[in-house]
Amino acid sequence: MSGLRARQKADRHRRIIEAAAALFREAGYEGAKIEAIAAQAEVSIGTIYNYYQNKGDILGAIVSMEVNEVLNAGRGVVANPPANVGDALDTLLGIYVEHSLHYLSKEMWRQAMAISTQLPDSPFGQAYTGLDRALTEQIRALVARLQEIGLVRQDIDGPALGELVFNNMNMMFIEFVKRDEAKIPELRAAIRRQNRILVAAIVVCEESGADRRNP
Amino acid sequence: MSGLRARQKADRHRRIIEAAAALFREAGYEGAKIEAIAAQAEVSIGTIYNYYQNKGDILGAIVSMEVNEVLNAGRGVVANPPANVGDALDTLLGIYVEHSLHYLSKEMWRQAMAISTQLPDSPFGQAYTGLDRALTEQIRALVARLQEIGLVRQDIDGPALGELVFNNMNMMFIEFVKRDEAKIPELRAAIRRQNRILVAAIVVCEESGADRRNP
DNA sequence: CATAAAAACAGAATTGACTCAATTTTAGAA
DNA sequence: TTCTAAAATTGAGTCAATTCTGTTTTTATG
Repeated sequence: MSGLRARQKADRHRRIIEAAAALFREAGYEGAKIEAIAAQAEVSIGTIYNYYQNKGDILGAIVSMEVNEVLNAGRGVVANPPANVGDALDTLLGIYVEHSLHYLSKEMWRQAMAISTQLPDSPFGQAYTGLDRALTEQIRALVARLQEIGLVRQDIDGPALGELVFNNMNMMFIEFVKRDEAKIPELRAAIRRQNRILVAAIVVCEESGADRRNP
Repeated sequence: MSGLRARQKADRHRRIIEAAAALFREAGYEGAKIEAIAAQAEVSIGTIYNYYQNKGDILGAIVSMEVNEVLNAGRGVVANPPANVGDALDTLLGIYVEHSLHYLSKEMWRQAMAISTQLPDSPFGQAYTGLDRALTEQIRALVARLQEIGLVRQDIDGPALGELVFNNMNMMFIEFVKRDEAKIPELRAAIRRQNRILVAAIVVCEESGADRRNP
């Protein structure tokens, strides 16, 4: 039966995450001292380290929630993509980008990304890599879907294309969170500009206005 | 005249970098304590912080040397590219990738990348962003060169293409340094696979073996 | 309802990056 | 040479993440 211990545990987890999320937002990642998180969550420092291996893992738990929501939202687009390759990509990547600052500030993203490269084998590092892979797979799924529908040429290497699209978006996103003054619409426009090259290459000929056989 | 003070300064810089490089390699970035670096360089802790704002900046100085060498090696390829789009890209990116572990271990790269996203406004963060931009520009220069020669279609958005190629390579490189068991040849092959999609899209029709009109 | 084992907790102690006030060294004027 | 201001060096001290060790709470069992 769900004993007292399990309930207390879940409750403490929640309190720690909530306290951390609030403090990260208020004071930034570095500014949020473990001592303060412990105090706000009404647990001791030792208890926090019993639940999470290090400060980064706490942030990791928050990032996970955010990315999982995004993945969920993306499923709809993959199941029912716009009838145009450029728009399909733009819609999916748009969802990723627009959701990205819901729970996480740019500063939190920077920290999360930093930790995931710094400690790729920590629980968070592995989780983050898993999330990246899941996003890549979702883009690949979209590409496969577009090939099925007949909007993307069959002879294109779908998985490679999906990874290329993800890598490019991700790198642009990294640069985006590194510059505090960068705005989401600019980011989307830049990604679209680059994807246009790909779209022209992979689209079945009749579709794209830019590439008709008889101009 | 080059006074005593200037000479001593240069000498101390050199000693600090050499000590740090040795210790980073031996003990890893975290494992190399500032105290140990100071001892090995025969300066005090305070002096190190007089020369570099923080531990990351010391690593930054080493990364800079590495990337500048790579940029230098790349200039030759841009000036005189192989007469085939796929090979031209592969040669340039190959130089980047093959040089990458000369002075820096994967662990050092991980730390460097992490710091550059964590503190994008620190001296190192800005320098790192500058290096990335320089690499992007070099790829763009190659693309422009290939357009001049007539190997790449004129109507392609060269700068966007260059950035796309760089972003993809860089992201693959990040994943590469995150997995200790990943090997350079695999990395190159994966990058080639993705670039193949692009090459097919941008090449002037007569060139590519994969795309002849009469098979 | 006692009780021993297991799990979780608390917070003092440790560790290591970084700061800062005091001291030493250098450059150059008198 | 001697003196002074500027520049550089030093290392003990500070601060915050993480570890460690005893204590407390929960669970399962007789």
